[in-house]
Amino acid sequence: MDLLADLEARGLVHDTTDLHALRARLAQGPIGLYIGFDPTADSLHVGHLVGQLFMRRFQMQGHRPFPLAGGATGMIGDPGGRSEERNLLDDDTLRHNVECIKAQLSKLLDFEPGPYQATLVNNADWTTPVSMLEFLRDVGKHFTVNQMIAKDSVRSRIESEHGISYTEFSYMLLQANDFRHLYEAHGVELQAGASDQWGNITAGVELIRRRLSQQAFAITHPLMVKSDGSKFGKSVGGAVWLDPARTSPYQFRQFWVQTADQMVGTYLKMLSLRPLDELEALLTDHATAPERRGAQRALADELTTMVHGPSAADAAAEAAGVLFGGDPTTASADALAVVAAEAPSVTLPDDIENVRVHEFLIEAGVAKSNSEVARLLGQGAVRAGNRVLDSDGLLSTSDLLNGGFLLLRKGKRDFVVGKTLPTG
RNA sequence: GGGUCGGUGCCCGAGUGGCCAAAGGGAGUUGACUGUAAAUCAACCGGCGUCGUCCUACGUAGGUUCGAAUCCUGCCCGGCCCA
Repeated sequence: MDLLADLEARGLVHDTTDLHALRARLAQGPIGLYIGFDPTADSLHVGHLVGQLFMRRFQMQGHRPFPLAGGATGMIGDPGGRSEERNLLDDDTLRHNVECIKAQLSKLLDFEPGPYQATLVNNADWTTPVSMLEFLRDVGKHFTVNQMIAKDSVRSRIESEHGISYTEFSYMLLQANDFRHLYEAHGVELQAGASDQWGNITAGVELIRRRLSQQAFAITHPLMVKSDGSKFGKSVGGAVWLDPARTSPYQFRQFWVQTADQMVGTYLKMLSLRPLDELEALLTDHATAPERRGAQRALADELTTMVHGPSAADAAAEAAGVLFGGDPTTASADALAVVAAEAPSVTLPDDIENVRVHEFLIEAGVAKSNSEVARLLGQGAVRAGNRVLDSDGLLSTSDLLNGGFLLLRKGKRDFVVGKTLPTG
């Protein structure tokens, strides 16, 4: 099975330009490929994993990946997939975001010197020096507004009530120029991306053909979605980030463990680097005994290991084992110490008798306001150990478990461990 | 530039002087049922350690009124039509 066939079997191919020519080109030898990531935040999130791993799959077959941080395009904002203008980020924020994202992009690809070494690039490097007039002459001249407004991403915005600014309208030209630059500077012949990038990517293919009279290729993968078709990667408290300071390895792993049966096969095929036949075997087992969540655990462990490393992944799994493996209130002090290090945790005062839980739940990030805690208490959703707290939310010294730990639980899945200071 | 319609809570969208923290739907949170799943049913769903004749909120700044999301004026933004 060649690379393209493998990608297709995994459901990773949404669209390609000239599939036969691309297959023939890949058979000839290593190719350079790139995917861009715009620095809209100082961390990537789980939705970006497909793209990163897409490049990884090529790299594993000897091809050269060029992850791109959009220091220039991030200043403009991609008009696709949104109904309104983006808020522009200031320079400092953007620079900070680019640096953070670069570090994350460095993790999932192989940057060791060699024939298929990954190369991190930033489109600000070649875009910033170009003058407006040069850009209009060298790039703009090769596009007609007619083709530009025909692209879905632009057309839907033109038809929306908010319209589209000239700035965002120009986005695809910048991206097209990126492709052209990488083609000339590094021999990058293939641009990949999510399906919503199709219009932008093919703009680059056309620019390369018109200006350089060369053939370049485009391939897109489907956007990851949840079972209801909504946007992927949201969890309690927002997006699931790759940055451990934003989403801890434990929470990251839990996100995948809680994947719905209906979707776990799709995610495994799109994200796992394991061979397809292994995945098929895993899914067969899963179909037989879905309650064991074998497929979810495999997915969670593999991704957590990739993103956060094996020791963090093991610790996260161990903590989850304590919390979800049986009655956690009977866990040993050692086990609870492991949990406290992984799951959201808070420091308790010396004496918790008649202290309200509110601030602990908020500090741990499982509730946003006192009002929300009050609501949760009213719904009987908060426990200390196995005791359901009543609406005043007062803790008791008798709620403490082995080793002075307090195990708070919000709903069924969110645990918070309280621990007293070692000196206290 | 002129005319006209519109700007409501996370999103969509009702509301045209008090009964409005504001119908309904979606999203979200929780409970029941389960398998850390889905589906279903139910409750909740601006904020506040004071839970109130409280604070904040119906684009924005003023005004009328005992009382305004609702009426008036200026301004900002958007759609459509005309120039």
